[in-house]
Amino acid sequence: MTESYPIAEVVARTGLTAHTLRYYERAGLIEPPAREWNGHRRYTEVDLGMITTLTKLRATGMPIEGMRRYAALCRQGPGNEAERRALLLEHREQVLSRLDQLQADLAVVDRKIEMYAPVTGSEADSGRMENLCSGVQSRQPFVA
Amino acid sequence: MTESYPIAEVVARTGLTAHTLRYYERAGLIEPPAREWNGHRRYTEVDLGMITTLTKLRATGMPIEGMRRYAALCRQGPGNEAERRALLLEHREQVLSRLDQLQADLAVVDRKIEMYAPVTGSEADSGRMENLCSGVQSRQPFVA
DNA sequence: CTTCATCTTCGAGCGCGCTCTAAGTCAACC
DNA sequence: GGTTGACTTAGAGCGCGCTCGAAGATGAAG
Repeated sequence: MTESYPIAEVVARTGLTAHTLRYYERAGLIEPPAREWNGHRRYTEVDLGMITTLTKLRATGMPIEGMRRYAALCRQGPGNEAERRALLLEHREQVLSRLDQLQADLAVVDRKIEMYAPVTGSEADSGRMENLCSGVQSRQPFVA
Repeated sequence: MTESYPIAEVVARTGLTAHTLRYYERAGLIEPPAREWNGHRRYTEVDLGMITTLTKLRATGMPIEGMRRYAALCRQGPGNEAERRALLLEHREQVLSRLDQLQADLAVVDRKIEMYAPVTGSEADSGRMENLCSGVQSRQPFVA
């Protein structure tokens, strides 16, 4: 009665490849799904949900080992919600600090970009006074 | 007259290892620096600046090949500022979209965390009505 | 019956970005 | 003189996360 899907469907829905799905299974990230009589995998909606969650963790940079731990907790069943939550919270903190660092580093790149900015006459026609360098101080675009 | 620094100093200032610095040099990311009579590298302040810039590009996820291209433009000298700027701008766009994606994915993780949240009695004592599940709909913490 | 498509397993291979090893040179210190 | 420590080189190795190849089973279509 409950719906189940062949691997091709999971590929279509998750964006993972069949190879990667099988790799995740080998790696202990996802439950070995049920099989058809011919050996073909049948993924349930629950499997799908787990896989989707895992891809989010992966997309936010969680290493395989962390995903494995989280998956193990889920497989254990009810009773360890605090642990699952702690794991996710710690990951979240790491992602947030990566985001902060990333934005800081990007800001430096932005300044570099400004240095290279064409000398746009902010009023009237451009091309006048080509090397005035008055807007931004410390313009030294020729070294890096 | 101009200051110059041994590799250890560059290590201390940039956080890169000596191995990595030499690797970057081999990879064409940084100019082979001047040498002392005994063969030891002497990095100039200009070198330092370039290296620092490159680390920012790296930190924001630019692959080695992109850094190599940027470095090559810088080494070419004046006249290609537009190209350098274009390269950095494209990188910037990529970083921004990665940031967006990252935040979106993190938001999903956040929802997961909320699902696992301990049932904090938002008023009075906690522990009452343990499985009411009224605050957040679609609470199904036992599957993933 | 042949071909094509979809799946299976097992295990090897790869791309990236370092990271490390081994062997050598030189200067300084005890 | 011997040892320590900072540097040099060329090249091998590694960790991660896939990614792919080869060979085989099964089912449907022509």
